[in-house]
Amino acid sequence: MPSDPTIYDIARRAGVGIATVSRVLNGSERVSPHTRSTVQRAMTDLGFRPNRAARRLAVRGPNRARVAALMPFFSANFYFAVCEPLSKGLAGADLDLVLYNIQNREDKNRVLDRLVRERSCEGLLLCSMGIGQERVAQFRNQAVPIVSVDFPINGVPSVTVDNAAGEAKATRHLLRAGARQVALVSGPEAALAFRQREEGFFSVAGAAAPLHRAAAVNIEAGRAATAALLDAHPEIDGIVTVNDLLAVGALAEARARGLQVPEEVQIVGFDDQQLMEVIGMSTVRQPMGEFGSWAAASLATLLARPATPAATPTTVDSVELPVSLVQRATTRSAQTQRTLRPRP
Amino acid sequence: MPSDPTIYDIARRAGVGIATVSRVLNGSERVSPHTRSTVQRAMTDLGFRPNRAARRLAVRGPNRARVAALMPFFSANFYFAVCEPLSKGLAGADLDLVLYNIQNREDKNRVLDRLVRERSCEGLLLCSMGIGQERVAQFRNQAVPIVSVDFPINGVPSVTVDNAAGEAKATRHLLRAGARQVALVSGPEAALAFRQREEGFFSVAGAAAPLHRAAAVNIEAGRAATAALLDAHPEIDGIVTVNDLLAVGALAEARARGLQVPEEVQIVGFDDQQLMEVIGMSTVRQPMGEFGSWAAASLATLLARPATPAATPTTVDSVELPVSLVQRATTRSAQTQRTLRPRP
DNA sequence: CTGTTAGCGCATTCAT
DNA sequence: ATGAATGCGCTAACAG
Repeated sequence: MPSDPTIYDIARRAGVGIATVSRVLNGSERVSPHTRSTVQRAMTDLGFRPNRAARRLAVRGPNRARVAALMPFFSANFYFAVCEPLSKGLAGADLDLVLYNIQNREDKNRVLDRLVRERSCEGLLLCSMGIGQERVAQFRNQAVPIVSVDFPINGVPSVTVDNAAGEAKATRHLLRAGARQVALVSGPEAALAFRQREEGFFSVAGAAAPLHRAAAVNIEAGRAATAALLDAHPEIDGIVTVNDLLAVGALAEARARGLQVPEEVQIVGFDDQQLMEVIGMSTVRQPMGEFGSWAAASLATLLARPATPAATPTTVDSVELPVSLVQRATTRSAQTQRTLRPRP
Repeated sequence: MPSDPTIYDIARRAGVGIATVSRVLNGSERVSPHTRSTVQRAMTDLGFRPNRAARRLAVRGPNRARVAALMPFFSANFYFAVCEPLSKGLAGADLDLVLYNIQNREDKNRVLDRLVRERSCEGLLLCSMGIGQERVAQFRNQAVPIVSVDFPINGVPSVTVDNAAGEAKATRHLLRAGARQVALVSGPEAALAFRQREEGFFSVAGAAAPLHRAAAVNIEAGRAATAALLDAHPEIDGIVTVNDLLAVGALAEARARGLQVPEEVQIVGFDDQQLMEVIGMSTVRQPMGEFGSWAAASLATLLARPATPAATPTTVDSVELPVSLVQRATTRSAQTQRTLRPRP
């Protein structure tokens, strides 16, 4: 496989000097129209693409740092919610945001391999995914700071929430509001946050409580999971889920079966994503936006040039943000007996 | 302002050769522990950061093309919907996606200036925003292909929908379903798509129909706009909006006033974003995902190296995707008289 | 208008 | 184990 053509190649083919090629490349006026078109022709013929590394080296362009953000977009709202403040914050710190959509382990390894091999980023942001210590070491050796969002990683600063506590709180609420049999609609096993929420659920519901894992994080999957649960355990009167969309699916299924919500069955989501208020969904609110802004701020700190030589290396600490239960129309109030209708 | 320290600087300070510095930089085993720490010390002292352009030039790293995507995230769902397939498609074509959050004209010009000045991208994606012909020429001169999403631009391929036709269709439907007085809730004037939808609305509602522009694209703003409209024109019985979130706001306001929807007032949104089906919102569906995949595919084509030299320059054509009216619970059916209740 | 030359900062043989 | 020399592809004077 022949290497990419350089300005030398196109200069030769066009019968001119490399400076002339450089000139047309940079839109200089000091080139005769004829020469210019000849050169352009040679460029398109050879499929020439300037080597930006060479150019930036020559022009001593700013060494703008890039942060590679790896995210599995399995739950649209969550990732968008972190992306927005993230991109804003990074831009403010003069950092470029390169987005990588990671759908599975192969994707992740391929991208990470490339990142270290080609040294294509100066900062790394992992979202909802872990990496081994060898990986961490690789990046550390290259002085590429890492921050993690929604996933604790040894030796890497991260921003997380107490998923187990959040789900436990939700489950406890259902019970206090009179639920006799609670069940959990979870998501794909791969997600750590989901597993932690499962833990939280079982810690208060008891290990024997029914669980069903939806195949995906969307309404349809949530509905299917709920149907399976209800078929197997008709006595279920409380459904806690690991995600709002799954909760919406649960709500749809419950209604399709003629079950009154929250009178006959209560439902709780997780995230408090957009429109949950409109739908009246009770849910565990997670400060998704802060995930993004924390990540941006942390990366900015870590990537800041030491103002003065011999400055001590900067560090950032992991933080755990609080979650809160938002009670709306799909749950009853804790003090109320199930015979009352809490809805106004 | 002193320029960044290079390996020469740190070599001198550590009293070693640049090759040694390079070695510790790359984690080579062939360095004595003592020398290594000396060098590392010098590096942190000087705040050394390797110049990646130089490195990539030296190792002849792959010249992976990057596409800069500029988007104003004023409507979360829309942009996320295009981002997802976009990132997937680009990754498949071995292209990097660099995201720029553009909030206003200054942002846009600053980013575009940088992009051309530093030649920091090989492909450009404009979303919901226009640029002047001088700009187009700048990028063309640098052989940076441009594609546009949701905004027609002279001389650049774009993917759009017929906003006017879509909104006209929605408006017409309300009228046929018996609406006597329709009004429009629009969004910030800056967005072309919104202006086009306004046009479509007025083309069937008549120039005298009431209009109110919400300050932002969210539920609250939609609600406020609707309130203003209803206060000024109590006879309004049909509200068409330029966006689903605004429609949700309209719905909230209508209900707050005790107006029956769709019996007393019909409402239509635009986009058909996530959860609109659950909410039962009638809306004009726009194929947002296809916007993203079209952009990725087009950029991939435009940036593809000609397989064989002297290939003809590739081109892509603009496309206009179809929109369709999705009738749900916030509108009545066209054939029905307003005295009937279309809801099952 | 156009060709020649000299770096840009780093990795990499080669020597030592 | 370490240093000197060479080249990566391109831009920018400097000549002509």
